[in-house]
Amino acid sequence: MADIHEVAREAGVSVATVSRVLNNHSSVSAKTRKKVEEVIERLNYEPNMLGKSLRASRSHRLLVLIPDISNPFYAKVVSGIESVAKANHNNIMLCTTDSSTERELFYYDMVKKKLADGMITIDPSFEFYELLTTTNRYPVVICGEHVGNANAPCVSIDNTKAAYKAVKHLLTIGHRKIALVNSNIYTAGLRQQGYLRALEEHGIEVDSRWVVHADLGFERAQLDVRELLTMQERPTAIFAVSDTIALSILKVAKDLGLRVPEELAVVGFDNIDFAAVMNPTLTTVSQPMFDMGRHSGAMLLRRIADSEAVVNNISLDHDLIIRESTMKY
Amino acid sequence: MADIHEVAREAGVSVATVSRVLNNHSSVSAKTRKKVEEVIERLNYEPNMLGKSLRASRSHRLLVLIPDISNPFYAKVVSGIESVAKANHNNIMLCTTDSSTERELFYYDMVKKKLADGMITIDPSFEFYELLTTTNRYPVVICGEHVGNANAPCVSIDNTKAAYKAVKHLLTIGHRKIALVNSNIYTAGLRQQGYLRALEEHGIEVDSRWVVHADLGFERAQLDVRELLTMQERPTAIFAVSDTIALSILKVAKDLGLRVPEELAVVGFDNIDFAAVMNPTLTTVSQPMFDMGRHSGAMLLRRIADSEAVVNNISLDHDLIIRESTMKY
DNA sequence: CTGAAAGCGCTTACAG
DNA sequence: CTGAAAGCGCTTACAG
Repeated sequence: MADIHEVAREAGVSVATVSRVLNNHSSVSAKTRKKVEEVIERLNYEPNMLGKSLRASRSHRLLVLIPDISNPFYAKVVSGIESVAKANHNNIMLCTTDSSTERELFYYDMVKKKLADGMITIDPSFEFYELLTTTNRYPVVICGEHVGNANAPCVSIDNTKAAYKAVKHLLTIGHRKIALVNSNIYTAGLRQQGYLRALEEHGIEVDSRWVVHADLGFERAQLDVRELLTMQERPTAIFAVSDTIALSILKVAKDLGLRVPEELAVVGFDNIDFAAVMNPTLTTVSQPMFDMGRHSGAMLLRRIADSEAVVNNISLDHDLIIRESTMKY
Repeated sequence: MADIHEVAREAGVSVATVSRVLNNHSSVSAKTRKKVEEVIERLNYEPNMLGKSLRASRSHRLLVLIPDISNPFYAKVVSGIESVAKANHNNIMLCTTDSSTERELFYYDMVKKKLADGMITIDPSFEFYELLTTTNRYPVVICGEHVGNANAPCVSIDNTKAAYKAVKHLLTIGHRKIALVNSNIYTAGLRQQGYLRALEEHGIEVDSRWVVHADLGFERAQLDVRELLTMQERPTAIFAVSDTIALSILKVAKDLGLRVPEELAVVGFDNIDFAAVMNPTLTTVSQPMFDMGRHSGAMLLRRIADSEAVVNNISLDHDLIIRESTMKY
């Protein structure tokens, strides 16, 4: 393939001029620019990013790690990151991890080796989270989670409190048999604490059969929750730690002929767009997904620009959005 | 972060020696090696891949594009690629595209810009496939698909013939009402041709209600095929272009109380491991997944090593594996 | 408006 | 066994 020298020779200019054309410097005369552009076109020249990045000590590439591409929650957060990345002329490389620590470490290595300037990891696996909070020395932001002593800044809401409010709401409208459908993300533990605290306050003992786990994928989750709803003594309300799970519950309830909210109340988490258009509409904890993304992106860029920058954890507000799936009956 | 010069200074050697230690050259004395390794450790030095790759004009990084991380078919193919990549000291970067052409182009750009040496795209989207077969000039191998005039070498089986044999088998054991559950991959068209040819040979008209599409994901596919099995005049046999779909059909049939193969015969495609352990076991077209991966990897490496290398398309053998899901009754 | 030259972080042929 | 130096493909301060 042609390199910048070949383009320069072919166009009868210096490589400096070719570089200026490539980077849209205004100083280049229209005539020279045209000539160079023609040669670039003719030779199918593509700038070598290795050279460019090495020279600049910046790749302007940010890694964004998500467990699963199809979850609307992640999509929203990513679009928030994208907005600030674009505004600052950075590219995002979306990396799906399937929550595999091995894959997370592979991408982390890309940052260490300067193939990317930094990374934002959304809902990292437990092991990766631990690693980041202890030994990290690279530009990394953790999004969705937040525990003290982190060695990487975190962007999140107060998950325990949010879960507490959700369950408290169910208790307030009269439920006693409240199940928790949890998932395998790091926040799960915090949300479970909120659930337990609310029940405890009301002197309710936890029925361990009603604390179950489900996949975050909409379809797989349906299989996971079916069992809970076909138990002989089933709960009258469910708090699910993700809207994808909550929507799956609504679907299964419909399949089983269970009326929501009359026979089963459901609260989700995230407030993805679907939550408002379902029938019934879904009560849920609203996470500021786009803003979580925006803050994560901004914090990461600040860290990249200045490795000494003090970047504090950010805790964003959340809301409990009450909709039809928990209307009093 | 420390660079190679800092390590050299700190260890009292030249950068050449540090480089030799990093690359395990045998010429370095044990004493020097030890001293350098200690400094590397102490400074947390990580070699900058941009410098290394630029110098070598090789990143030893291969992109592998797959639509969906969770399909066992792709996993098997990838492990085949991995085996040859590892043997040749190359790294694989797995890129999930969700069949989005935009994402495919993003990764293709990484190859153009030398951030990776080449790529293997498994089941590319229609648009990306077209682009590769016409204007491609980079090291790319297309895996799973194969059409004449490609500008990138292809590794595949004879999809039309395989589909023909699968449907022929259903006809032979007496079926007339045979549905096709297709998918949105590029091969789908070829497999449909095989289906149509077999029916035509037997003078059977195609019932368009019985030619449907389904997602390749196991759970989503269940939703897609349910309709087909609850029609008032339903088919007695189904040919599915992927095992994930076929397994979904078995699952839905079970839910609906349909006996397989007595009331419904099912043929899949791929021969993923699950196919042999289902109950009933699944009749399917066996694709040599691991070998497809191996060949793809080897072809790509050959192309990378020598851009002029003549790399021919490879058509691998397939087999129709007859199991319980189509046993004569 | 344009060019010559230094330098980003590496590796390797050459010399000793 | 080790070092000085050239060069991978870029960009940019400096000079004109």
